[in-house]
Amino acid sequence: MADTEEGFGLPTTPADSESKELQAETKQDTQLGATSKSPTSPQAAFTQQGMEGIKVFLHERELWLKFHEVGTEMIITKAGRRMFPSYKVKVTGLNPKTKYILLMDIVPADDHRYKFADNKWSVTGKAEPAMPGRASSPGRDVGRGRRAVTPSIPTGCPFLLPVPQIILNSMHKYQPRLHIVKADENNGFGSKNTAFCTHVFPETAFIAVTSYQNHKITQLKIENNPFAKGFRGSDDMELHRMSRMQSKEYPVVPRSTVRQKVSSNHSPFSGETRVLSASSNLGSQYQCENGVSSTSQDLLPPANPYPISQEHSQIYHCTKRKDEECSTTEHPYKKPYMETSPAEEDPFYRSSYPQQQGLNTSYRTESAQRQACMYASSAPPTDPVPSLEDISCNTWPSVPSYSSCTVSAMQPMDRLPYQHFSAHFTSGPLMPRLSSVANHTSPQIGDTHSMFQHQTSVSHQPIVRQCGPQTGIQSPPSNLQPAEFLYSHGVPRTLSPHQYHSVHGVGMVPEWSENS
DNA sequence: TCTGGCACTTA
DNA sequence: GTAAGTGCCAG
Repeated sequence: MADTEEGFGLPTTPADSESKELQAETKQDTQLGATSKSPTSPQAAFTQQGMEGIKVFLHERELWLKFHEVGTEMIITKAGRRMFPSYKVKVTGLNPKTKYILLMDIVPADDHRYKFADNKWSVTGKAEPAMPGRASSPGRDVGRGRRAVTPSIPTGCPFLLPVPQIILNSMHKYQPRLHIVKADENNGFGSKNTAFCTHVFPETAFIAVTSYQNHKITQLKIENNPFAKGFRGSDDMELHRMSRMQSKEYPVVPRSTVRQKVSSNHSPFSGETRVLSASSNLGSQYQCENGVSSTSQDLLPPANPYPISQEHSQIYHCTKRKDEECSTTEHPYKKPYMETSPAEEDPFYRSSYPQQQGLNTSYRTESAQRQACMYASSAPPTDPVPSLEDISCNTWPSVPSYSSCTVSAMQPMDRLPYQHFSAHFTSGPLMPRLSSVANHTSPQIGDTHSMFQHQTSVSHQPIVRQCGPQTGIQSPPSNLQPAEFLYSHGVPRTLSPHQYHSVHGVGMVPEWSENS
């Protein structure tokens, strides 16, 4: 779904893109919610990689915040369900001469299973093991307790393959992430010193559910999702529902007869308390390679609807210039990540992420490892290419939902470029679980912006797609390569990495909206 | 909890 | 008119 907002207008030429962009950013930051301002790394190598100026903005952040404040829930079904709000980001600061791969994934936010009782979410036990590293076709692999969300297909993307899905567990919390991997000719993907950064928007975290638990979320969905328009205007159903929930305190009112709007303020749920809101660590946090992180309370909702503060601080492992130090106007202060990790400061965080303190070094849990594999994309069962189960994903580093921008020492790919690239991440101590992502190698960037919308819920994203000019790109550069679709493990061998304009989704099929 | 049919909507 | 995306709700 192409984004047509003027705010996403892009410079037409790389030469003046920077200056124009900077001006534009000033106007857009508030609207979009600047979340990442990649600093220039003190590491010369990284600076050479050209990742220092990358910024990522979450589109419709205000809406996300509304949901987040209440406690975002995403419906998951067998057939798959779109996410709402949609995950839409704008990336700026890309080097016009460099090709990038944008990936998106959804990872477990913690190791807990939740329940919704007494109008609040609370931990009810340990999370169930995630699916092994395998993607599924719609309706497949969605066994007991596991459902999927079907990623939406990019507008204009001639995606003829079954929509892949990411399998998620109901009543579990997840965190979408965005990864930007540099993949140009001089530094092909999978090669040594591959630069990448990961961006996490804490406000996009959600709990997967089979039916909405919090009526406030239902109302927000109805009010904001056009497809739910039919439920707007009258809260008869709400009354009906309330009457049921309140033991006939209200009469059961037929939907067709009730037209009186019920103010949310009068909702019996309006007075709900938010557990641990006071101790919530909702600050968006940057994590930089240079050991600097920043936290901004103002970036996030005032209260944490979830029982524990595992709202991952917005952590960015980015290499930035010292003078920027990962800071943005929305991240007024920063602190050394290693010195004051959320896990160390916040007991709830610690309880939520008991094993996250060893960031970048090891998996939190075995379950986390499985989940990492889970998010690694794999081809549909019928696809001849090997699945991730064949990959030593267990050796992947433990990378919670924080973002990272770094030059990771990745081993050159022995096999096909981009194929099984997740396996190569095993050697990169800082490489997140990139497999379950939608990636997108930017075309020859005449544009320094890249916008991608991810609309989906949960599902394995088994397909690596290459969305060319007709894949939802509004004003495709004339020099774009033709669109091609790639299996995550079956990349056409005739293509070199830098020829791609691909969407590798292991988790979601983002809708690309790339302005140029 | 979860499912499938339903009414309603957008595209 | 059709296909597909919504939440509702009885079971």
